[in-house]
Amino acid sequence: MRGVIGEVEEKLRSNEYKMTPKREYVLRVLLENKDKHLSAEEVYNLVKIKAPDVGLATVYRTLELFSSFDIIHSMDFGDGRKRYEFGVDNGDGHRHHHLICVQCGKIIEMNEDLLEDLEERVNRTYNFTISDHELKIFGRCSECMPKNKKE
Amino acid sequence: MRGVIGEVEEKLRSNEYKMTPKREYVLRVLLENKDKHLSAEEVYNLVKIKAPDVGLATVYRTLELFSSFDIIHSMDFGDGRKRYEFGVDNGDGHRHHHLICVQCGKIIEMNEDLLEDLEERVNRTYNFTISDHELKIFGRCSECMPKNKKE
DNA sequence: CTAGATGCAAATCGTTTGCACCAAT
DNA sequence: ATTGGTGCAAACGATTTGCATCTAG
Repeated sequence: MRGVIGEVEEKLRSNEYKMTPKREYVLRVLLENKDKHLSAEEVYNLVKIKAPDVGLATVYRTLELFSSFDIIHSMDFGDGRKRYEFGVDNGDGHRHHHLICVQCGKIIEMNEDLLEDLEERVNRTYNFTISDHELKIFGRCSECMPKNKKE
Repeated sequence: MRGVIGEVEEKLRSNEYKMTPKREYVLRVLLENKDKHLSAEEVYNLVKIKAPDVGLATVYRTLELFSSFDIIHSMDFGDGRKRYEFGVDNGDGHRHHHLICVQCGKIIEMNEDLLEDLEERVNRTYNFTISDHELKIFGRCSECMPKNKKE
């Protein structure tokens, strides 16, 4: 994990940006919560535990900075605020799909890529060069949809 | 097209809501712009041409009302505002996928459903009961991606 | 020293809400 | 009359920005 921070630092440095302590805290929070999808305010609150003097604006600016370098990825699940995740760009586009439970709000991440043939088809049919995609699937998770309950 | 308005009126009426002139203008604007994805403010501006005394709040309230009856569908393309389209719910979930050109901002609509087998798989693998899904594909449209230009 | 980084508060922007008034049953 | 519909302005919540200060190279 330490390596990741170094990589990010290098990425910033090579573009005249600094890896400051505050920025490192933001990054750590994102790294330690890879599975979650934190909002700016949630990141802010977690960073404040370690750096109580941090400002919300700094968190926003840092998230924006990281986003612009594709270090993290922002998304929205329709709740009016952006959410961030440490983004694994594997080179040929982002591959994170989310199952969003409309009942309990849980978000399940599906990391497998299931859209390859679809991309092919879109490319050909619409002459559209895909760089990324985002798939949100709404429904009910297993806990919210008991076997014996229909809807 | 006149029939659609009647249908909507009926849908509202059967739930104790009225199809008022203002609401009809909002609906008409959406109908006349099926291919576009208008924001609340854009709808407002178009409605104002016919009904200059309309208020923005009414437009928001009407859009919310129509959404709650699945007459229209709201979505967001990451530009910080909700966008609305006259929604064709074919009964087994919504099927609108969008190709979003990251260069010119054009939004191409794909109405075919390409995700049926994916849904099957998700249902089985994650025990997740799908009610809807939303797929956004980012990239460059044919006009913004000349054959001889690589990226 | 100089430019970027930061905190704070004010500003912004899309959207929502409270309230008084209007319209239709 | 009663209930829902509407305009206006104020309220809101997430995000951004202006500015003075701080800090690292």
